[in-house]
Amino acid sequence: MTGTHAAEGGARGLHGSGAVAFSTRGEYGVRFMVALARMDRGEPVSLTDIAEAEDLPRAYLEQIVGSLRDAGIIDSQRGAHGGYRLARPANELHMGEVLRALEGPIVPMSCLAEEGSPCNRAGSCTVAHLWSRVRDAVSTALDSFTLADLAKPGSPIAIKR
Amino acid sequence: MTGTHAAEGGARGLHGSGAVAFSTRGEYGVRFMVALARMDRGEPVSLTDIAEAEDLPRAYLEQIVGSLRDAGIIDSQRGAHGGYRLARPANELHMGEVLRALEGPIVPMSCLAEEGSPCNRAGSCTVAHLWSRVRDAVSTALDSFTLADLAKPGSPIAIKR
DNA sequence: TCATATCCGACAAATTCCGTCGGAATAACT
DNA sequence: AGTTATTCCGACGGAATTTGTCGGATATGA
Repeated sequence: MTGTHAAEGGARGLHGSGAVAFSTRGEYGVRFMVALARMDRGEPVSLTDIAEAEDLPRAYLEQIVGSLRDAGIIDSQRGAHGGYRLARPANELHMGEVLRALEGPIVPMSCLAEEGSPCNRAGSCTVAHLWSRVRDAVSTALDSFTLADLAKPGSPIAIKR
Repeated sequence: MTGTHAAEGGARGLHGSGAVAFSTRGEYGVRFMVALARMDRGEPVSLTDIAEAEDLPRAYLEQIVGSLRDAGIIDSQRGAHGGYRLARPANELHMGEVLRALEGPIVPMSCLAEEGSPCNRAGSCTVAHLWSRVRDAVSTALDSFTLADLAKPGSPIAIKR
């Protein structure tokens, strides 16, 4: 029996810093969207304005925002007085769509990806049920928020369930 | 390796390969646990046996299994005829506990971590609701499975809800 | 034409992931 | 005691991913 086992209650020895983590792409991208939803007055909002307001690295954000544009979530206008606008009203945009645009598909384990070899151990894989349940739970949780829910500051949360 | 996937249909330009992903630690660790639950006959099962059965890199698995031991999920016995045993019956072990031992805490965004600076933008952060909802959803999904659910091959799934 | 923006590809530093390696400690069996 | 089987532990290294930066090309309005 081990022995060591210093304090109970908490696991020691971290590897990374946490599981099921979104990267800064997801964080910055969502913050961008919330800021855009708040600042949008009909005129396009420039990246520089949002980057400053949210204190995010401008050039990096630019890259991230490209994914949102490609996904059709925001519209862009180039040139002077250009910038970004929501492609749809904030209350029609579910956060699952945003997050899938920013990070890839929600795939807790590689064997759920649609590409290549679908886990040669096909038959006996009861474990796949676990991962797919997790995936569905995350999708549902993300889609239970619209951008409008996050853009309204005071509201406690709109729980739709 | 991606394989690029010429066809249309979805978002282009992948960054990583997917979000909300568990690492191989989670995958290998869970496979280890399932294998152990199936092979356990009272005698301890050696790491080599399981690594071969599941075709996993032995030395790496050893490292991973250490986390499970530290968390009190499995017991180990050293020396000849040593090996690992479940510390508790499989139906009393929820997968959330296993995954938290393998990967760190379930933290979709760093501002939810208990350590250090809790996101200086404290006040206006409606976004935190989103992340905490995701975290809870993942925890619930994981804990809806016990190891016994995964170790039984035939069973469709025990949906408790 | 000039100022302001988005757009785009290449590059680089830092970090994390995925293992390997070489032993040291422990226990059973002869 | 010696041998063998096994966990335990720390260090190391390569590969991949993340997190940006930079320089310019392109578009648009004044």
